[in-house]
Amino acid sequence: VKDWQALTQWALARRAFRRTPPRQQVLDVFTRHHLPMTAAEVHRRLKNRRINLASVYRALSFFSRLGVLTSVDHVREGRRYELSDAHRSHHHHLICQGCGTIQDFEGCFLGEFERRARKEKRFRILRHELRFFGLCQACAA
Amino acid sequence: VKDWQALTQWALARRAFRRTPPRQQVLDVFTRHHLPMTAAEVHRRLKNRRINLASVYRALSFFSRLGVLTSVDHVREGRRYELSDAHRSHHHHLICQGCGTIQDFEGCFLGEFERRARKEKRFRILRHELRFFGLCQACAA
DNA sequence: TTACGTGCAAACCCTTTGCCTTGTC
DNA sequence: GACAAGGCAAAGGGTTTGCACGTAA
Repeated sequence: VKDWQALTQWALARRAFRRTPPRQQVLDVFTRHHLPMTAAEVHRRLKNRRINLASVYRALSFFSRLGVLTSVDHVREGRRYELSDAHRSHHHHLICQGCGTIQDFEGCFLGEFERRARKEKRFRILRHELRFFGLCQACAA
Repeated sequence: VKDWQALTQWALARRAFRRTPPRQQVLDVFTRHHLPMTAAEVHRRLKNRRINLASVYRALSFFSRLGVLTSVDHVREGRRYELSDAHRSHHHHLICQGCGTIQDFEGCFLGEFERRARKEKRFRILRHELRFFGLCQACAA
């Protein structure tokens, strides 16, 4: 994202936006490191560590609203729990971006999933997120 | 999970565990409501609202260690950001349960995914998580 | 010059913990 | 009657916000 011009869309909606060292450097961190990072991690990697952590938070939400950054974890307000697979059937979740409700969805295949979601639940999928948890090479040894 | 007997495994490892109203009621909430809930949401749904929120937190981690409950969202320490798809290629993540590192993984099919993860990244998948984000029937209207 | 953005510090919210009491086994 | 578990309140850690100053445009 070297072209700040591309951000104009949102700039028009608001009055203007400014290209400042904190914002520039936060963006630099993301172009240098391709992995999801927390505010603290981004801050740790800034060229100029004098930049305030609060400014990093503000830059993150700034770029998120612009669509340049996305939050990997869209669940708000704390960790959520549910009964584990051992005590109920394996399933996934349909998370509504409108109202935030989470409903269960049984089954496990991707293409079929999207079809069934549309037909059975009338759920319109805008994007999906697939995560694997396990052990990397180093940790498995 | 009506049978507290099933929890004995862990009970043996530790000294013992007790069947108390707070734990019972927290579990009741999960058997009544099949959706991921935060501590606050669980608390809100307790029969007896006099039960302390801290006790709910303790019950949640208690049942998690027992394997009765699982945390839907395994990301620790705050929200993580990364460049959005518009600014880089579509990809998923491999999250190591050992060291917590997150590495990118290009591509998008489930079965093939697991094979490639094992071969290309030497990543041993223990479990996966698939999430869809979109609009439910009500919100799409 | 204007008003957006930053730094700083306090405020907030969710979660955890210490300590004493309660109540299960 | 022991000791695990709960209630209460304070502490902790991440995130947000108010305010005055600095600075990009």
